[in-house]
Amino acid sequence: MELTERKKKILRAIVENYIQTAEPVGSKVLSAMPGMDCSSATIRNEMADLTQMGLLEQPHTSAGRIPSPAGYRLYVDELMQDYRLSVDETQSLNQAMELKLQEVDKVISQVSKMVSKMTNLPAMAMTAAANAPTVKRFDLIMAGEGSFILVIMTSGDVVKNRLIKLPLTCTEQDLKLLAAVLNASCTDLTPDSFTPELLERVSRSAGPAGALVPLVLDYATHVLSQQAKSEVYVSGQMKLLGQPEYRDIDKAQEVLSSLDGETLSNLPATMADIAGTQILVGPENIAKELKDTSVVMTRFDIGDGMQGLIGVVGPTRMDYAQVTARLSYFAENLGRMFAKPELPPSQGEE
Amino acid sequence: MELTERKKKILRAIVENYIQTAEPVGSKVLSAMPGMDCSSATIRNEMADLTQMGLLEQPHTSAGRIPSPAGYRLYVDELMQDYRLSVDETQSLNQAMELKLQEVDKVISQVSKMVSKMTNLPAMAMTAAANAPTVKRFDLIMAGEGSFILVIMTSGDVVKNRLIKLPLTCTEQDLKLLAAVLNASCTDLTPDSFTPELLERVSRSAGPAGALVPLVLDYATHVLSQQAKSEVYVSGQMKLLGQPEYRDIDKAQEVLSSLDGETLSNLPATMADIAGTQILVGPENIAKELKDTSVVMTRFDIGDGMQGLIGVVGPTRMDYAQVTARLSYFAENLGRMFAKPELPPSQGEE
DNA sequence: CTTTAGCACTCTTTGCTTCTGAGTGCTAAT
DNA sequence: ATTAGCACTCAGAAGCAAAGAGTGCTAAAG
Repeated sequence: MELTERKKKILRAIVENYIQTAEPVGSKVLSAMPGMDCSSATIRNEMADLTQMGLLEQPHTSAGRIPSPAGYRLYVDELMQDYRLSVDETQSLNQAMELKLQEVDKVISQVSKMVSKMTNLPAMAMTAAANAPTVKRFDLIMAGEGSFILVIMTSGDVVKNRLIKLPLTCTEQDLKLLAAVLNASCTDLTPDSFTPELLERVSRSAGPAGALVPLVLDYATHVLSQQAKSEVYVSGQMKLLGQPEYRDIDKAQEVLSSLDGETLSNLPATMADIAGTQILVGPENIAKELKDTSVVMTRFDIGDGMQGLIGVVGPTRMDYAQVTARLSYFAENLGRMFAKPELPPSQGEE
Repeated sequence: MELTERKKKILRAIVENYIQTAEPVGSKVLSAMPGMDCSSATIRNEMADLTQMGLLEQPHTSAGRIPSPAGYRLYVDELMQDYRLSVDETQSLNQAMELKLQEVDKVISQVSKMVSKMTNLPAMAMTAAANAPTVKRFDLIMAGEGSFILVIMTSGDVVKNRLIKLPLTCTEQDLKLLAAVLNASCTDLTPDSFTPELLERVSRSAGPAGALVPLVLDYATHVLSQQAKSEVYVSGQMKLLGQPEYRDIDKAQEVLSSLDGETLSNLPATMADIAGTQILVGPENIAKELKDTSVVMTRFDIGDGMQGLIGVVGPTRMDYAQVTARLSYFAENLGRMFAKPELPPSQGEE
């Protein structure tokens, strides 16, 4: 059967109406719509065709039609019209984006909160390093009271530090020597290269402070692995309850349970594949628990080979156009923000 | 009317049964309980008395009794028996507590997740500084590529850093001088003492690197204010939905909405007053939205004048004994953990 | 004087039936 | 090809009776 223009028009109308009302759409309301120049009977015939083509379904015989997943797919791919952000919206988005100078982690968690707020749906945000991070530079600062500060700068220009108590007495000179040795031998290495042999070699050549080497490399390993690990933040889970399809708590819980870290942590794997915004409708989804929901996500680049992902989860019947527009805007600006940071030049983090 | 031993016994039985079943308790089941050596009729009489005394209530005439808020209060204060953690429980708590060396912030957020998991209820965790933090020490490290790392150690021995691009050329000597000046004039001061005059005086005496002073103090202010601000983490909101009293989504949402930062941020104010574990039953609660719920919270000390608070939110009918025991155990160990950190001596954070 | 058995009464819950209305599919006329 | 008309279906609301749980009170028993 052919998908005529009129059929498309009807499908679009059904999808959009259903998105708004969450109620099955009947032939009568459709025929009453402006621009629909035919009777309800004609529309019924068309709807029967669309149902046969697998684009619509009927909850039960005496109800109107709702879009099937395939129907949504078609709508999203071909029928959906771009949603234009209003001035008000861009303004409040901009306002929300005024993130203070903060650690990447915090920015990400805040972003997930903001996205959730803007879309009124549960949102997730995460980052992942594209290539394994390494240490770019070690610094050891004497801090009095028998302790020193270990400062590590990673390949992503992220700086982390830690106050460590000295297990032995040690002069500033000793620390300087150790730092020099570390910078010579342990930079640009992934954690798995920190072999016991390396460790011993370094400690020997580092003089009195050599005993600190394990502590230092331990922390380095910790920092690097944290850096590599993408942390996932999920916010606004409760927003899901506002959606009529999740008035049933069990359903909501099922969906939300799959958002608890586990499932999402293997998302970054797919991340590289995503170009721009991706919309997963119902059964196409990541996890089987999400088969009745949709996920919309957008990638953005942080620079330094890092990528980020923001997305929302909602009923299949969500306003894709609007959500997509907002996510893209967000992602774009985040990318820009990370690319050329605020003027009093700063980069990396604490 | 007098509160006889038997009345107490009955009240306790009712509370505990109701905690388990979430159903009103009738005279018949009570009389059938082991240790109840009287008929259902007698119990009915006693229950009528307890109701009159305001310790019990009846959802409707033909239902059993449930404890009133006052009844809970009495139970919590006098009747509740300590819940002893089983070996299994302490073990899994210990296991959960094996927090990796991490920032205070992250520990706190993780703690809230753990508490929620252990109690199966929404949990919150937060910290607050008892006295205004100050900078204890500045360090400036040349980092090549025309940038330097600013390292700040605060009064709480927390170390924060930030990579800053140099807006001008500047030698390592210049930075050293600047650090010396800053350490001489700007330590032990709260951010509000960073007046324009101070700023100017310092920049003048700091030689070539004087132009960096605003950047440095800006960041210091940021760090200190972040330190002073207590961040609240709430986890496991969805857990509330597992409780039968919140099957009604609107109710759940109402309660959870009051957990979104705002309400909780003025909790720290009361924090000082809390000794050990505090149980707020229904109407005694912090926010009016919580009038049908209970909050249990425990304070712990982090050292350096910092305090933390962990707590859970749940139905008035929650297992106070168990929750209290778990919270206390948690708090105790957290306190210990912060007091004398892991052996390879470390303290403070990144 | 306290306890208990017995009983009438109340009120929620549950299951059932009926009714209503929205929406369909089909047929016949335009 | 479109449309009007009509019989048919089915979910949801409304109404109702029966069941069951639990109470309060009274009167007898310890």
